[in-house]
Amino acid sequence: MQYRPEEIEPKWQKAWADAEVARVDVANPGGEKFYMLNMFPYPSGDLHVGHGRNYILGDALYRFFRMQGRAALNPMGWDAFGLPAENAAIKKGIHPRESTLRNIENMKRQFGRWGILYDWSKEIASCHEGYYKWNQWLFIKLWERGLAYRGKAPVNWCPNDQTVLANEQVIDGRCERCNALVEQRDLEQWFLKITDYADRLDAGLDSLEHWPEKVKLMQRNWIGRSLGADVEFQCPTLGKAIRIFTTRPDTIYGATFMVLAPEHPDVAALIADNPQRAEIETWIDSVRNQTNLERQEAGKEGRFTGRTAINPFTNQEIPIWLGNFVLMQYGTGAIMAVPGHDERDHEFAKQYGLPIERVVDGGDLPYVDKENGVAVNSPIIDGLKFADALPKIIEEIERRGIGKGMVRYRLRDWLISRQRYWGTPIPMVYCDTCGIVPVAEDQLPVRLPLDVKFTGKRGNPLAQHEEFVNATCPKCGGAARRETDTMDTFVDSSWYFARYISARDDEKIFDTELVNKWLPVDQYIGGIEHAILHLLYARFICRTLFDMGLVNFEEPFTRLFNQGVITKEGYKNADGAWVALTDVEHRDGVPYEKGTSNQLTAEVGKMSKSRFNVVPPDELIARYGADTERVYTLFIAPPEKEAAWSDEGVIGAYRFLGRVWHLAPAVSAPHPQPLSPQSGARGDVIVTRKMHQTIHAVTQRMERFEFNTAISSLMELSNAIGESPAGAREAYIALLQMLHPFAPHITEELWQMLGEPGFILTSKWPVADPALMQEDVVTIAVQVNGKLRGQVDVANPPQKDDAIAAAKSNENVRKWIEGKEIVKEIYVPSKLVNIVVK
RNA sequence: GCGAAAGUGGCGGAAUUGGCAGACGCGCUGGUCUUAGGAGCCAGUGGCCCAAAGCCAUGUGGGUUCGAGUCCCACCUUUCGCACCA
Repeated sequence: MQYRPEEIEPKWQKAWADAEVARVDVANPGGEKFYMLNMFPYPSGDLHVGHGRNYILGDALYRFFRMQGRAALNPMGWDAFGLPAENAAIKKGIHPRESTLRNIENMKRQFGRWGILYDWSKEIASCHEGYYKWNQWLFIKLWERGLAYRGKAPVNWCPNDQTVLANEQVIDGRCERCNALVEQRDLEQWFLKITDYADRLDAGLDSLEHWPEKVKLMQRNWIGRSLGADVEFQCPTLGKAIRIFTTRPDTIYGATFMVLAPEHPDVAALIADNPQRAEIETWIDSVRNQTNLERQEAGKEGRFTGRTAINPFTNQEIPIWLGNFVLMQYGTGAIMAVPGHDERDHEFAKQYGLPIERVVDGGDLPYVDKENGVAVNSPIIDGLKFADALPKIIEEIERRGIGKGMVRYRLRDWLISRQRYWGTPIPMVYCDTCGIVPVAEDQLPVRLPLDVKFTGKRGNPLAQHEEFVNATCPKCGGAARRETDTMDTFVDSSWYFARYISARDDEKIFDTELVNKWLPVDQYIGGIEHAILHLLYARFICRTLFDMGLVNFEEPFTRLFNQGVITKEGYKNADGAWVALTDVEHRDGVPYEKGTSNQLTAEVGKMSKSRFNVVPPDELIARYGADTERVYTLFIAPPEKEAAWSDEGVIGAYRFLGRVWHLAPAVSAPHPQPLSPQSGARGDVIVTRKMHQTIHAVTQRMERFEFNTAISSLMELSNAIGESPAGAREAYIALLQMLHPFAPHITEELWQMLGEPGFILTSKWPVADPALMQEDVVTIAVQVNGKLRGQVDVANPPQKDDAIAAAKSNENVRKWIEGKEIVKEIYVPSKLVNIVVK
């Protein structure tokens, strides 16, 4: 009988759906609680095999845990708001809501074809008012606690998407989504005060034992905690002090000048009487309009203000400069420059001929060996190393009342307003008498109107919607204007994992008791691209929920697993443009643009539509079935690593499943047990032993996410059964059960064909018997002076003396030890004998 | 520049604590079945050598050890993250 996945797969997909096998009663789950989570996907409309890795991996784990009586909850929802749907509306005239809902339907269909089981009774979509209502409610709670504010700040503006972006969404000075160069603009925007939580977010990383070190490190760098001191330098001509931040207050004796950011608030007063004032102001303006990237490319530039400050430790007058390398957003926007011991200050000092003093010994100018360097000729910290000098100098700064020890963070507040339509409306109104007022709770949600025009012209379509904009003030009842900014979609995804537990609750954001029971999420699966965006925001919002008493945990995700991307070659023409695969033909193995002599270059990269290197799952499933894709996707490489898709490689997985399929009638047939010609052992005994060994190995490998080697173990077991199928029914059934997480359809079908009861999915994962794993005979490697010279078979469990005696009697080994003095005999139990001779 | 991870056949990758390097699969070669094969099945497949024996092989060079892909030191390469953060 032929293996026909196209007949088997839809049948079981329907059976699982009809039986609602994935559905979980959150109030009364039964079994051990286990909460699994895939990332909240944006409904882009079409999944490809590159996406498959994330979801197939999650489904395999879900089925494995479930067969072990562990897995319980595996929900899926949609991060449904966002720019792409709105941009499509402008381009194609389809309403974002319509295209989003259609995309969701298609992706659900595709998940189904992969055989992925989600508990759809808990499905959520952020564009649904039943969801975004609570987004708005949460925003108001944050506002009430002083964690949401409207403020003017230099912000990132994407000219292409016509909206502002959070710092986290700017990659190398470009928009994360559309790659346009981001501009700096001073705008009034809504922010969430994530900086209030910087210390807790940093400290909490230590408790995340089961997170990849890489992600923790990225978050640590992004938060950018540094310990140092704020110090005030008096400026007599200004009649006030200027405050600086430094991590090296121990080098303050070497501070020979001061540099302020061009945007520093004291700059105007400092240059008021400067004869070059006009030129300096022009320069400040030009710097102000540059992005950080452009500033860096321009090199170090500065202007002397004409004023001086007093170094409080040397009492020297030091010049105050302005510098393009000093950032207003970090610290106090002013630094003390120590060109003797800071590379950057050194460069600036040399460029402008400023004095350079050396106050620490250790390393070449300007480098300092922080561990071993000692302060010299510095009264308070003379001869001390950095670790001892730092607390001492801070103590002195505090004693003199000119500053204090300070911890500063690189993290800045989270800019969440977007001047776009397709998002959660920020639930605030502007009243001429009462100011900024939140919408009353019983008036939520502030509905996103559907009847707007997508012109693509400047400005948010919501601002043109009079009915939406005109509101009454919740406080005084007078006429007011509604906020037309919508929220960053990362707000939607910062708490969604808790909503699954109360997906249909209209009364509250979620049921605290149930959420405390199920969360934190036991296992989260997603890509590395969320390392400092979603995962940092979610940790922040979780802490605010904790502070509100809504949850009893501060970290939302206990275990995090980052799967690697799947790559494939794409083809570029001479202009560097990607060429569609249908326009590529190979001649003598060289790629050309079809019908032309234009040679193309192949480049391997992440699967994406723009590179034309995606593999659509529908085609693949039609040819080999979803089980083949699932097995291949997990077999290809360790799941955390990047993996290159190979169209030829898929055939291996297909052959394997075909072999498993064709074994079924053979194992069922009753036969006398043949003897294995090699060892004299009975074939069924060998297969049973292999079965127990495989159960042991596969179970362990599943726990460790080593799916590629788990599958190779299953291939070995299948080969062993193929050698001796008679009487191998028990081993075959164990093989099917262990294969089920990877190839759920074919294993359900074979399970049924063998007459086993119920779903294989709900059967119990096999358990290995260690006694039955033991081999009768072990092969021991024999080395002479560490070089392999032979192998001997010894009865299991082997005795040391027997093994060594057998080793010495081996003909080839004898050749190497004959006539030599045996210095040492090393025995590694059941593995190896090493005879050391002279 | 700083930080992290990784370099193993033609390719993807195996190798619990230092103990037979190359499991499993792709590809390739030969065979078999077939009207046919881009299907299936069987065998072989790190290099040198016809083969055995042997020698050489885990980025490079050292070291520790009876024994190193694995540990230590230096270097090279690649990938990723951060990048004037005071």
